[in-house]
Amino acid sequence: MNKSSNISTSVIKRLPRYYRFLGDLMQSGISRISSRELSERMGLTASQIRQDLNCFGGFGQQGYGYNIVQLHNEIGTILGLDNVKKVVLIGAGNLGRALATHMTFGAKGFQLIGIFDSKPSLTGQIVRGMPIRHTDGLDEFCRENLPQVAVLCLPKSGARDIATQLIALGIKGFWNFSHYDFSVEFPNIVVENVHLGDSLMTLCYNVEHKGK
Amino acid sequence: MNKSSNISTSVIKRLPRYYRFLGDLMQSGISRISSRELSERMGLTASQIRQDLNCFGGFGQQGYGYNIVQLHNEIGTILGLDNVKKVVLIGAGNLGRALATHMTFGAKGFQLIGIFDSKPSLTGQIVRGMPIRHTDGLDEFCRENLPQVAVLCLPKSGARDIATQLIALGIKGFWNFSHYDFSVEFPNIVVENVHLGDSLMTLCYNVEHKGK
DNA sequence: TAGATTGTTAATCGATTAACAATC
DNA sequence: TAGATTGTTAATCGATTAACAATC
Repeated sequence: MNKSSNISTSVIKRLPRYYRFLGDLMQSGISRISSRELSERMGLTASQIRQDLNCFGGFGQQGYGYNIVQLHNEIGTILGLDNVKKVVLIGAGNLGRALATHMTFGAKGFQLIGIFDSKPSLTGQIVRGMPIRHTDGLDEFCRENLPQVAVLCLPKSGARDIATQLIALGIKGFWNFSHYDFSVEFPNIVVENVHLGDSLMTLCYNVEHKGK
Repeated sequence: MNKSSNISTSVIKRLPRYYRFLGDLMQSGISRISSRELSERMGLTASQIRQDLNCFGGFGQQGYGYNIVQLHNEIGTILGLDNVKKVVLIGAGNLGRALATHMTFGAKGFQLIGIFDSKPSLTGQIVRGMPIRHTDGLDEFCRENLPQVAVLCLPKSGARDIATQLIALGIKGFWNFSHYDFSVEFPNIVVENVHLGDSLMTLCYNVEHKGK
C-alpha cells in the first residue's frame, strides 16, 4: 500500500472539486493559476490548496503557480479516473434508472456493464441501451464479467443480503444509496454513501436555524 | 438567533443518522438505550454521542440511558421536521423526475408544491400528480405560493440565473444537484450540495487506493 | 536581479476521545 | 444503597491557517 493510502479523507473529498474547477479553467483557455487566485475562485485559503496538493507531490513552480492542464491531469490520475472500473447497478426503480440514464460514469473512471432488479416485471426493459436483468442471474454475471463496483439503489431490507453476496463475488466498492449501513458488518469495505434523505434533513435544519 | 446557531456542522450532519437509527430502534420495540449500546450499533464512540446530544440539551438520565421515542422526537424537532417548508423543483430531466417521484419530502420537513422546466415540450406532463410548469411562470408562482426552498436539477449554465432569480423571490435554501457553486456569489445562502459526480470520483479514488 | 509564489514548518483552531464527578 | 450511565471538563488528536525560507 503506497504513501497515498494515509491521505486524510478531508483532502480526498476536495480533490473532485479541484478537478472540476481546473477543468472549467482549462476550457476557458487560461493556462496557469496561482494558489491565491484559485483560492479566491473556490472560496478556500491558498494555504489549504497548497497543503492539499503537496500531499501528492510538488505540482507547482515557485514564482509562477500551477500549470492548469498539467494539474488537472495529475489530479485525474490521483483519483484513478483513467483506470476504468466495471460497475453493476442493483435496483432499477426511479432512482436507479435516473442514475443509469443520467450519470456520465465514463468521465469518472467507471463503466456501467449491468443493471439488475429483483422484480420480474422489469426484466428485459431497456435502460441506457441495456436490458434490466433479474437478480437471480447476478452470480453468473459477476463471475463472467468481474465488476469491481456496485451501485445500490434498493430498499434497506434487500440491501444487506445483496451486499453480502456481492462482497463474496469480489466487489470492492459500493456507491450506496440505500439505508443499509456497512460500517458495522463490513468496516473495511470501501463505501461511498449517498443518503439523500439525510441530506434533505440537514438542509431542513439549516433553513430553520441559519436562514436569514 | 438562538444558541443552536453555533452548533458545528459535524454535529448537524450526524443528526439525521441518529434520527434514522432511533426510528429503526423504535420500530423494533426497544424503549431505552445507553450511549454505549447505541455507539456499538452505529460504529461511533459513546462519548461522541453524548457530546452531540448535549449540544441541544440533556435528553438522557443517569443510570438509565435515553428514552428512544422521546429522543427520536427531540431530534426531529431540532431538525425542524415538523415545520413544513414548501419546495419548488427546477429541472424535470431524469434526475429531477426521479427525485420528485422517489423522495418522501413529507417525512423530512418539506412539501413539494411545484415542478418547473424551461423546455416547452415538457410543460403539462404530469409528475407525482402535478403538471410540469414552464419556468416563465416561476415568478408568479413564487409570489403566490411563497416556497422557501428550491431543488436545483439543471445544468450549471442555467443554474446561476435561476438561483439569482429565486433568491430575489425569497427562497432561503437550496438543495443543489447542479455544478453551480453558490459559495462565492452567495456565501450566506443556505445550500446543501449533492454532487453525485464528485461522490463517484471519491469512490473511484478509494477503490483504487484503499481496496483490499 | 527583483518579484512572485511555491513547498514546508510552526501555530492555531476545532473536533474527537477519555476521564470522572454528579445523580438517577 | 450499589450499579449504571449520564453530563461535562480535560486531554488528545487532527485539520486548517499562518509564516517564511527556498527557488523559479
